[in-house]
Amino acid sequence: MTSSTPPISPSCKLWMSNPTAEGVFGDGRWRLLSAIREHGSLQQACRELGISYRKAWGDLRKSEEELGITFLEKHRGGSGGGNTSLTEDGERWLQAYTRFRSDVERGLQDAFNGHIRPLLGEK
Amino acid sequence: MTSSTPPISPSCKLWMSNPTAEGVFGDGRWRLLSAIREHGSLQQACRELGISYRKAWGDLRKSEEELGITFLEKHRGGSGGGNTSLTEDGERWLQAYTRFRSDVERGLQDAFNGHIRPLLGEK
DNA sequence: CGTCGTTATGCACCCCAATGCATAACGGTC
DNA sequence: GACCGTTATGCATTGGGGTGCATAACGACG
Repeated sequence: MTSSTPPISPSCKLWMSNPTAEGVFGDGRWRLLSAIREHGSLQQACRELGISYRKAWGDLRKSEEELGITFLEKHRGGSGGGNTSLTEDGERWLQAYTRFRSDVERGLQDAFNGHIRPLLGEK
Repeated sequence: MTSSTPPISPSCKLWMSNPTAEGVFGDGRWRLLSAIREHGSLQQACRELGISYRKAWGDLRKSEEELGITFLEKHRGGSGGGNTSLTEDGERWLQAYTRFRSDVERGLQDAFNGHIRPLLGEK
């Protein structure tokens, strides 16, 4: 054990597109869905993630419109001012994307260990 | 064969970092190395890729400095005005990253087919 | 009904990464 | 030794995504 793991690590950003729109859904909006699910409101989710409500709102709107899937149930007014939760479709989508991303991440690490790390080992 | 493959596809952007610098090397610089290898000059590579020489030059400089690896051999003056080619290390690095990226891309497609595509099939 | 915090939306502004000059050094070729 | 196209580098400009208001509608609850 003379050498620790090299202090260099890979990252990736994922998204998907259809022919008419680039970036129909990706990591950013996935994080949003996840935070909404956890906190029950878009406002709170944004605060948590440190992004502007203005943008988040527009992004999610676009995704729903471009994918033709409704994954949010929004309510305004009422006790607490309102709330947002995931629909059945939204829940399914979130879980599928989570597994999707997890798999890719694993592959990323493997590929890094297999191809890049050897190069750094003995310089 | 009533339905063709859904016209939605995944993409990813890769890069790697060390604790002191985010984005030590990634897809952009990889494309640069590849184009330099093909065209023999940084200038030409930039024209081909449609990015500014100014930025490309600075980026590659940073990578070499932050990774502590010299993958370019630059020559100015001479017939043709000058040229840039890959060192041995540069060549190795390029090939390793190419395989690395190829593996990740394959994993990406698999994960997409495995987790996302089923969701789109029957909506 | 007034209050409160949310969803909803337009618009002005801002920040910074990328671009675009400008300029210099270099060295084969003719 | 003039010319040409490249590498090399500082600095001014910009373009567009993100932020920051401002404002309205909403509705349960006290």
